Amino acid sequence: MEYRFNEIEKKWQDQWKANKVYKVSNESAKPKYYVLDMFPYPSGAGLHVGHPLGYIASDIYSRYKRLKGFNVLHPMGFDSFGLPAEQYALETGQHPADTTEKNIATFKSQLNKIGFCYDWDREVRTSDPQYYKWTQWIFLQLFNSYFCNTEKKALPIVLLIKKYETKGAMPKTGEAIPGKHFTAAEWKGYSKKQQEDILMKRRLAFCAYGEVNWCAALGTVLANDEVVNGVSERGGHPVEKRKMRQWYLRITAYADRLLEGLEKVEFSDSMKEMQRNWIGKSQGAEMDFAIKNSAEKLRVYTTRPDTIFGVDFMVVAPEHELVNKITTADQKEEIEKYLGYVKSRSERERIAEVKQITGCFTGAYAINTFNGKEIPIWIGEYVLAGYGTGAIMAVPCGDQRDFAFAKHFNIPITNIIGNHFNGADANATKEAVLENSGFLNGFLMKDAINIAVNKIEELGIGIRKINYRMRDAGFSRQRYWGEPFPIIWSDGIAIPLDAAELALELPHVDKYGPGPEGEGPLANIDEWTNLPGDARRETSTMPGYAGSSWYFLRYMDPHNITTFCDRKASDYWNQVDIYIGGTEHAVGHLLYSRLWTKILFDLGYIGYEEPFKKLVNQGMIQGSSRFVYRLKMSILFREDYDFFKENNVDVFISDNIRLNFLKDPVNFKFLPYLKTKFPDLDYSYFEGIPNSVEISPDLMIPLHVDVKMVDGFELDQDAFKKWRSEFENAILITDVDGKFICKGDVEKMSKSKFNTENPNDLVDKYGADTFRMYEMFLGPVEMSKPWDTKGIEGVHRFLRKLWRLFNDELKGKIWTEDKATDAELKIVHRTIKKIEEDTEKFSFNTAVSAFMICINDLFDVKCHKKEVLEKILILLVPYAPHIAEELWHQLGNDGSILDAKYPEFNPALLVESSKEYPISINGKVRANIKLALDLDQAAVEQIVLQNEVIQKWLEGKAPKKIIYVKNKMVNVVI
RNA sequence: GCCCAUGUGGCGGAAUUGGUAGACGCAGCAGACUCAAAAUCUGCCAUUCGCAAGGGUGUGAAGGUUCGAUUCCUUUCGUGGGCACCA
Repeated sequence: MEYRFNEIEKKWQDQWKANKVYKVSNESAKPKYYVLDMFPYPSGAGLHVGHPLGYIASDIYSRYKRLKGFNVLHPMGFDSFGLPAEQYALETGQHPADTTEKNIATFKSQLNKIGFCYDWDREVRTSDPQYYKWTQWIFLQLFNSYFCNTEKKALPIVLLIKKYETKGAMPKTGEAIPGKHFTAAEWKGYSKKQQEDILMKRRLAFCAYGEVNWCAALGTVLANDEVVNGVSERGGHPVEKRKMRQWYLRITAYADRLLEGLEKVEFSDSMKEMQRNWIGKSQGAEMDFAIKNSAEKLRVYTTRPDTIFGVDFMVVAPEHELVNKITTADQKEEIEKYLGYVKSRSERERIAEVKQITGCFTGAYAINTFNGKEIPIWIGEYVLAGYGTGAIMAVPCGDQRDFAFAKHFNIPITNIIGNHFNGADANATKEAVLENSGFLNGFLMKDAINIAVNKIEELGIGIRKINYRMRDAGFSRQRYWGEPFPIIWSDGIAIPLDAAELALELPHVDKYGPGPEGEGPLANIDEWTNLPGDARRETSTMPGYAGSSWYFLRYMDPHNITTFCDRKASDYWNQVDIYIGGTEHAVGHLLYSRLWTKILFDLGYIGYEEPFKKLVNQGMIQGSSRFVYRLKMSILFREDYDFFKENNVDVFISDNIRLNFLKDPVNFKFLPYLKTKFPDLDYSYFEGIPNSVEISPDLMIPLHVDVKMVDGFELDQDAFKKWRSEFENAILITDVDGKFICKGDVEKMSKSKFNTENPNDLVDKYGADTFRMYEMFLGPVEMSKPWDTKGIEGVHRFLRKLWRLFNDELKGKIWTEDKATDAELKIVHRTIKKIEEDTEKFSFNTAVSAFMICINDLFDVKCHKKEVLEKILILLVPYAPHIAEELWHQLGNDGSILDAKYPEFNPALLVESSKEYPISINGKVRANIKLALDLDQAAVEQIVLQNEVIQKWLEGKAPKKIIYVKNKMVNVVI
């Protein structure tokens, strides 16, 4: 009888389904354990081989915990709102709800094929109105709450209103500032709109103005992902910054608690570090500088007030409100020009490209209070409006970016750190003794920080201030496929829907294009958007992370129609015991879900404020991507830009030609090259373009193409033209042999990169058990690796070999009921120990190899005994459940192996009395000697020195020292 | 650029707290079985010098600490991920 994995896996999957073996109850005498995967976005490409890496790991762990006697919750669902479905809708006209439904069906069938132990009765989908009803409900809780700075927690906004009505909002000390403080009487005198505007500034979910990527040509706001090299990915249109009203979550209020919470969770240090860096807490001072000939003051934030005497210039963010006010007449034109340039730059480009130094002098000067020095005020793109005060004091001797800026614009540099500054590079030390620093002279910098802040406060020109790099989280998208906001606008006031009116369902649309003025598609649906009177619905939708910020709670009580999750259920399942997912979510999703959990905790809806007790990061299975290079039309073919645009013509070049360019980009003339190399091409498109047009590397934009259209590196040109409507008329400039070669690269596997691989093919060929074990065998779960199927045969051979311990092709059943020998038991118990340890620490690759070693050993001793094999099968259940169940039944067992009792390891069987010690001379192993484990140093030295090989190396000399580490090694130093 | 991770044979990778580098597997080579193939089994398999015995070198690179470093420290290079509207 041979190992027919297809039949076996089908048989048991059907049986398990029929018997509902994965059904999980909220009531059990067993201890609970909650194993959670980051749920997938159901992309149109289907599940790819990268997804199961984490899912297999969590499935193994869940099954292991179950065998160990836990009531295990291990659910799965779908993060089914998102941009890709909408983009697909734009391209094909299919409704996102339909494509999403279809994609989920594909995902589920793929997941089931691999044999995961999910309780599908608990499935959640973020795009299901029954689910997003509660996402909207939680949004309302956020909207109706504020962060109380005294209690450091969220409280219902009605309490704040009550406070305003009774006490107003007056400063604890000092004078009330008009516009900021008010009495109860004043509050009552405010109009409804005025009151609401004040409250909006405190709500946890609030509206404010923020910048978006605006693409005028497409009439829409673009995601960062849709902007490539400063132009839109679709069509290559220019993109610029534009201010729009947006929703935000006040995550900054929780910055400290998010930091403190990290102490209580088991995340890897690097993960915690990433979150800490994202939050970016810094201590420093905020101070005001007078501006020469102006009543305005420039407020800067600095973490290094000790360097105040080294300030040689100020840099203000180009968006800073002061820029208009202080720019002098003769600098106006230049500043305007610079502002135009900055508008086209993404934030990333602005901070990343340090080699390219840009800036512009405003003509204004700030006055350094401490020495009266006049400090030129510049604007520069490396200063961002969103961080600190949007203005910095630049100390070129101490900060590299300031230094580069000063050098570039020939601003004289003041040295305040003596010979710590070499004139060639800035030195950010805190250990230098200050010079040229007035009252700070002679102080060590790190001590001077405090002295400087005290002085600043004493003079009343500034305050000690803690700052966070983190900004409030943008929470609205000008898109269709997301949760609608349960908000109606009337007279400029946001009115929340009543909870009873939820879910506010997404209306059906026929067109997915943007609404007027960059609003989302919902703005196009008059009857939905415009309500009686002046009332108008919010037309933005929530971002992708809304639904994923609380889904782990819904799994606990997925069908509840009266609340998002019954308190009894959330108390029972409590925190997620182990959460498995990729590091790419290190800051986004993980911070947001931690925030939501804290808020729900503050408001008393759940009993814990950290959602995930322990986090395991799975690595990424990388894909092998293919690119084509598009020539940037707008620049290269200026004269004929309109023609190309109207006719929807894009030009792509084969990678070989591109490489030719790169060899000599200066002298390479594009058109002459083409005409000599490809005399037969139709050049009518290029008529009128001067031959001298040059192409530089940055005029060639890489574009992912579907790896399925590429054979090795050669593009299927017809398939490419049919791939997207906009490529229908594309000109493909091929190599001389007519082949179009793509560039290859290894990167994240994702639909948007068109480099996904489907696990189904492998499951069909080798079976789910082989696939599961192979993915684990690839390497440590937390490590990233490019996808490769090279080693899968080995894992498959292992399972077949296991099978042959039970069955012989000719003889049939060969297992016996004989009593196991000590040697056989030793193999089993060594394996139990190893598998248990490895499973506990998520070292699944070494566990798989331990299984292999075990089976090889059992083969060597020709062991076919039920007593031995049975234990191995139970160990194997988490890894290869189908074959384990099948063989379990072949051994004559009745019940399912899924609920067997995990074998216990007996240490007595593994005790050794001696060990083969490596004996080194000066750290190099020269001999091996078997020594009893209970020997002392003197006895070991004696034996070792008598050894022939050691004597040879000693050449008659006495050793300087002999190091003996029990159970490890012996080192003879000569 | 900044933050985080990572770098070991032809390949994936292994190596408690610093203690025999290369487990396990893939590929490759040689052989057995077979009319043949598949399957299976046996042996070899970092590199270099050597007939061999045995030696030298070797964990991205360069230094350092140590009796001993893949492991700890410093510097540096490459790669992957994230950088706020992809999920």
